[in-house]
Amino acid sequence: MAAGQPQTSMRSVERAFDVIEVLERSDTPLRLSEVARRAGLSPATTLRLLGVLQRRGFVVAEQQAYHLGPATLSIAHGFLVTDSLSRAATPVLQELAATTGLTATLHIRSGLERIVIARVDGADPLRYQLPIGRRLPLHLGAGKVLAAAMREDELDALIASVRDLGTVSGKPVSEADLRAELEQIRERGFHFSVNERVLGSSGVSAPVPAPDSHSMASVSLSGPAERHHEDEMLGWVPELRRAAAALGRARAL
Amino acid sequence: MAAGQPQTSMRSVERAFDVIEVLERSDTPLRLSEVARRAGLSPATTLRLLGVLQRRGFVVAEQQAYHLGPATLSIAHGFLVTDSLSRAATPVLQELAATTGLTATLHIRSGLERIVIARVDGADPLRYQLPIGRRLPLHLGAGKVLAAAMREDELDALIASVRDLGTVSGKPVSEADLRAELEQIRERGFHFSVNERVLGSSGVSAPVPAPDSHSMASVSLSGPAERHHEDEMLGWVPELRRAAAALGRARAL
DNA sequence: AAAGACTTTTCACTGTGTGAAAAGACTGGA
DNA sequence: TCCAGTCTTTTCACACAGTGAAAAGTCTTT
Repeated sequence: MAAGQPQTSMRSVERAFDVIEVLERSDTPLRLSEVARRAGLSPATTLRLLGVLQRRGFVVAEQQAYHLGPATLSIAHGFLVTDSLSRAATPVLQELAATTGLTATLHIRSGLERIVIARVDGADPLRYQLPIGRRLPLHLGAGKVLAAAMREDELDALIASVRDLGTVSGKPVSEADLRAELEQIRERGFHFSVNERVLGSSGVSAPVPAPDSHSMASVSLSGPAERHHEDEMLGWVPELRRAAAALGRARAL
Repeated sequence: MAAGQPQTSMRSVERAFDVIEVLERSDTPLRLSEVARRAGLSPATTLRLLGVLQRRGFVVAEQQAYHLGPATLSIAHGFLVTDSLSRAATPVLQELAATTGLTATLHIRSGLERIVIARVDGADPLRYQLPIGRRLPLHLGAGKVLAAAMREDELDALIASVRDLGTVSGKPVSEADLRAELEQIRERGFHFSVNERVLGSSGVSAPVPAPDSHSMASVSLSGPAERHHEDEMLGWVPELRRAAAALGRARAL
């Protein structure tokens, strides 16, 4: 099997991605010393790494500051055209959005986070910005159907990595609460949420069948909470399930 | 200045990106042995690199085959929200597309290629697929305004790297032809093309003012050649120039 | 004009990254 | 069913790639 986790660490490669991650998580360009500080590396090493990344187009240096470069778009494009799930997503999400009037989103788990893979806006676009590629938490909103599929040890790691499990509305959530809710999701096969990650937003999510929990995906419908109440949302669950099944089939090919 | 090119090579990091590039250029998932072959690496090394990339989410292993993973989308998102040019692009391109009815595209140079950064479709969408992130050549179509801004030695490298300078319509182009055309572009400040990179397509392109030729960008208008003739296209040059200037200003901030 | 902070280069050491080869899985053909 | 060939994964000993401290060179601020 191809999923082995070789212990050999490749320190320098690992560090290159630490640098990329630092730049990804910053919304402004960073100077060398700042990148070094945030990545926990020496300035000399950081400079060398940034040099390679720059020559490859993954980093651009403007004046005195570094930020991500256009080569990042190229590999994203490469992912979108190869990945069977992404390729199947657009029509399925479009139909969901059309029949429900809600925004349809596809997430995929990546490590202890989820990433927005595709999205089709409904009648009330929530859009602030094109969210494709955004990293979002697994313990809130649609993330929960992904968390529900995690192995025990992974879930432990997730909970350990999150400071506060509470929702954006201020409702506190204990570890036990979360575990109970995940159990419920496993039984029901979907999740309904209001004011969990985004204030004033509600949604339903269902898991997309996957070979392993690492590459778990989810489809969701969401919209403004005051206009779409729980009963309406729950009414869309069959539609959602159908879409999830369709995506699961597409993925298997 | 921050643009130094440290000689220290960082072989393993370089190789990691070789692997990524191999996966990017393949439209199907690849097996370990195939990745190793194309990247020119030993299977052992390739396996180790793929292991790191996989843990980071940049590579996904499905069954026996590797392809790019969702983390690629995340860093692309990071690029789009940080890069001043990308952020300024959407409204400018939208206006161009609206007033001309043509498709408006923004490219940026990356090494010896260009990458599609943003695009707004006109009345006759040429779209086959979302092209954002696509790597395209510098010696055809809109690429020429970028090539025209290159340093001599870079241009030499470009010409050396391209097997056949000819257009898609079969028209042969000598090195001298190309150099002459680039000189003309430098004088005129724009480029008109028909049947260069895409058969049946014509367009005009103008350079976006940039501090250095490495991060040169270009804006273009394009559409079906039989519906938009040379004189119409040339008529849009002032509009195009205005857009290019606006983008140049946005970039300076 | 001088101090301070940041970037870049240099250098000697050490542990990371390396590929060959062995061991272990698959795969398909007979 | 077994065997041969091909692919994946692990092991290992060696060499040199990657490292950070410190020096040298910049830019910035007062």
